[in-house]
Amino acid sequence: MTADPETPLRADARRNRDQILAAARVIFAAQGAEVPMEEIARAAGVGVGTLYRRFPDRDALIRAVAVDNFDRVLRDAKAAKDQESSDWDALIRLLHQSMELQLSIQLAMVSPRALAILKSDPAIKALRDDLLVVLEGFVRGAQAEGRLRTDVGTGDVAMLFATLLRQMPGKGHEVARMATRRCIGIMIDGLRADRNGSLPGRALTGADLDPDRPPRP
Amino acid sequence: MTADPETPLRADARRNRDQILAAARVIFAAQGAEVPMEEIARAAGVGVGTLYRRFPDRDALIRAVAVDNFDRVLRDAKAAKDQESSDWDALIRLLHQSMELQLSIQLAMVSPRALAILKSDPAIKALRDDLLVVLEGFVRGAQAEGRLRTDVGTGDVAMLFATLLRQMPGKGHEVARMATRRCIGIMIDGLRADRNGSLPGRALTGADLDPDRPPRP
Amino acid sequence: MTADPETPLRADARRNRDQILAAARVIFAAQGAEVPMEEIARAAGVGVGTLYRRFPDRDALIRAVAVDNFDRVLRDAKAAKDQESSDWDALIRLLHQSMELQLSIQLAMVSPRALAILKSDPAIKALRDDLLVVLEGFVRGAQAEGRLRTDVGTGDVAMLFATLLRQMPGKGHEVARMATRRCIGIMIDGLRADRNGSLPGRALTGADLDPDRPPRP
Amino acid sequence: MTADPETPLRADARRNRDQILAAARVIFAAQGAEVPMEEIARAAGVGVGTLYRRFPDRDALIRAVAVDNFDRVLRDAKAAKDQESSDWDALIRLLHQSMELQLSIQLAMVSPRALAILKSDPAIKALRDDLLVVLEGFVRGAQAEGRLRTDVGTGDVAMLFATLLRQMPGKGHEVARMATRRCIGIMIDGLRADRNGSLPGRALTGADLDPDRPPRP
DNA sequence: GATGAATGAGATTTCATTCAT
DNA sequence: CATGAATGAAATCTCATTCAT
Repeated sequence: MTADPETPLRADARRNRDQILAAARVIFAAQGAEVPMEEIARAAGVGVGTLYRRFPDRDALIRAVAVDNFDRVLRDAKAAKDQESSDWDALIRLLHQSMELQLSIQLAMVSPRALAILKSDPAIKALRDDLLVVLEGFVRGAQAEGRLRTDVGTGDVAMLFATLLRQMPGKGHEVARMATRRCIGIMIDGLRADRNGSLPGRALTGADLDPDRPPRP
Repeated sequence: MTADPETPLRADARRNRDQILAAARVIFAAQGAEVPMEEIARAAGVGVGTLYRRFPDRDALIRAVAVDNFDRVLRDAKAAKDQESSDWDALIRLLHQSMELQLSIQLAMVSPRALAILKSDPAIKALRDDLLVVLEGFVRGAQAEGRLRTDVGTGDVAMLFATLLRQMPGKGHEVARMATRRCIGIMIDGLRADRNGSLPGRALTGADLDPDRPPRP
Repeated sequence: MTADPETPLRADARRNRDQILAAARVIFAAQGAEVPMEEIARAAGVGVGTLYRRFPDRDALIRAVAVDNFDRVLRDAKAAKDQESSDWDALIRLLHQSMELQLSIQLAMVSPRALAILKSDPAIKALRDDLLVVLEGFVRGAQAEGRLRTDVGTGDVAMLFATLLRQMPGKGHEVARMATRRCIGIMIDGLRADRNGSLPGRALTGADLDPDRPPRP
Repeated sequence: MTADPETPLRADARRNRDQILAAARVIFAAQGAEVPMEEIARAAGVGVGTLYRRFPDRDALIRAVAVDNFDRVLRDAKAAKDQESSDWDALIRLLHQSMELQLSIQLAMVSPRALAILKSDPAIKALRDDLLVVLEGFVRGAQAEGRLRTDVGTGDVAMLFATLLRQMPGKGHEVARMATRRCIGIMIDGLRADRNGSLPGRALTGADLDPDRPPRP
């Protein structure tokens, strides 16, 4: 057995894996997570067999795409933290940029099929938690800066974030892109500190979003 | 044959049709539009044969669900207009209420499959246009009232509307419901008139959302 | 849900089920348990879909064939008991007849795949146990009659039985049939009471054959 | 190219070949002849590529395993002839010992696939014929010695032989081993000379077992 | 030579739709 | 009319074999 899951792939295998992931990303974004595996293989320029060698079944592929994606968002979040001068700015940038980055794949996440898969994956949960920690920092910081209303929690922001990542499917790219930017703009305006106190319910925390934890009203 | 396609259905046939529609609505919302027809039939308590007698194929069912749904929203919109004292209030109410009403089925509309179907259906297009007309009235009116920022158009509002209708799938109902209400709240705050002028691009019109018209930057 | 697994099948469905079972029986006997499902369906004169509606997967089909088969042997055993005047005669008849009956399907049981499946099926285990009980009666009785050597147990006889049911595959039918009958004859001669005491080990019991019980030396 | 197909293999190549053969032997015995080539390669501790370099396809591997196996039996038979004092004793020893030797691989031969392959292989046919010649000597000799009933032929004995080589799959090793020894014992008892005349049909000859010759009743 | 990656034909299984009961 | 069985096209997945590293 060559067992060790960390064994680095051979150069060509690596290349194929990456191509498959990239193709899946694009196709999932465009057509949802139910496309025939064959189509993904074709788009990646490999045979189905290769696809199945790398990802034993569709679920594995969905998971891999999701991990890859969360990873990117997390990297963006960290970059925003490092490069922006305030937490509010970092938060705004992240809201804008992640859309940029993905504009897409999360769409796939809308698929109930995909959802079910992802909820049970520890790697994804870990990434998600990491992301929530960073986000928490932004929210606390921006509130301290007096720029973010204090009646929202990390959960609220994550929700906006998530909502936006599901993008208007169909429609020409230009309009879609503009629409998204404007939606974000409106949301950001809604988040500004002077709105304090007008929201129903209580601030949602990161924990509220954990699919495992039972809901606490 | 009694020719007229409008011949009202016999009572039991009517009942079946309604049950199927109701079941499809729930299942599409929960699991997307790709569920096996058999499952829908089972949930409706009828045989597949019956389902197919009422709706010649899956597309017809999707269309019917969509029409039914648009119809409800439109009725809500009209009720809001009649019962609220200002356009702004009607708009707010609609944003809240439609979520209430559907919280759901639009989710299904995320499916690229469904999208394609709906784009080509004249009945749906008609309903959509009716809805946009009403919405247009709200937007213009609320802007005239000085309550809605003037740099948004009907298209922007429709987009927010649409975005919200895709709701956080999974998660306990309570949190989901609260999250949705808070997102709407944040958006509404972002829509208030004092935010004028901070949005990128131009105000989107209802026409911008027409899937057929070529995009105009 | 029409749930009740005992709901009798509709006439046509029943007919199809039987045809499938009969076809599988013949084909498994002739070619082993790995033949394409399509081939079985074709032989049964139905589409693959029908086959899969009746038997959700290959394992289920193998199980059903095995149950059907054990059932026949058990019926034969009971008939032998009723119609023969001594236990020895009943035993001899069963050894001969079961070959007659099956000459075949047990062959399939040689497949390790099939084996694994069958070991875990309670219905099959129950039939097997029933059969062992009847056999036990024969063995005890024939020993009491002074016709069966006393140093063999039910397990030994079952083994002979099982061994013979795996018949010479290939070879023209005539030779195969004759060979089997002669093998049985030789075995029967080896079982006669005057051979007492020349066997190694201890008499095997029915329990020794239970795939679940740990072996006792 | 060093042309001569008999060119002895390099030491490491030889070792690989042997490992593959040994692994195939074990796996075929345990799981039949349909296991994935990859699994055999893994068990042999080599890559599939290596396996395919040594044996151009699955058939070649099956053939090689069969040849190897027949070879062992033939060697055993000759040893028995040399070392035992009578033909009856040699025959008995061979019946016992071959089980010892193989206990197994013949099991694989039950596969119709394997059967078809072997029937057409001249090397195997040659070995088989050699074996039948030796066996014929035993049978004639033991009959002359008055120890083997005269109503059996070489074919009958070969059949018993073959039947026994298909061993009770599943079940703990101990019971399997004991069961086999006891079955052989019973058969041997059935073969003893004093049973003369009770068998149906006619004595089967070695020729009756030739898969090519048309059957003669 | 050895390795394990890639390929693609074929097997398994699902499900939309039709049709006999 | 309602039902659920049958069909077969299409999807998923496996594995024998070839070939680049």
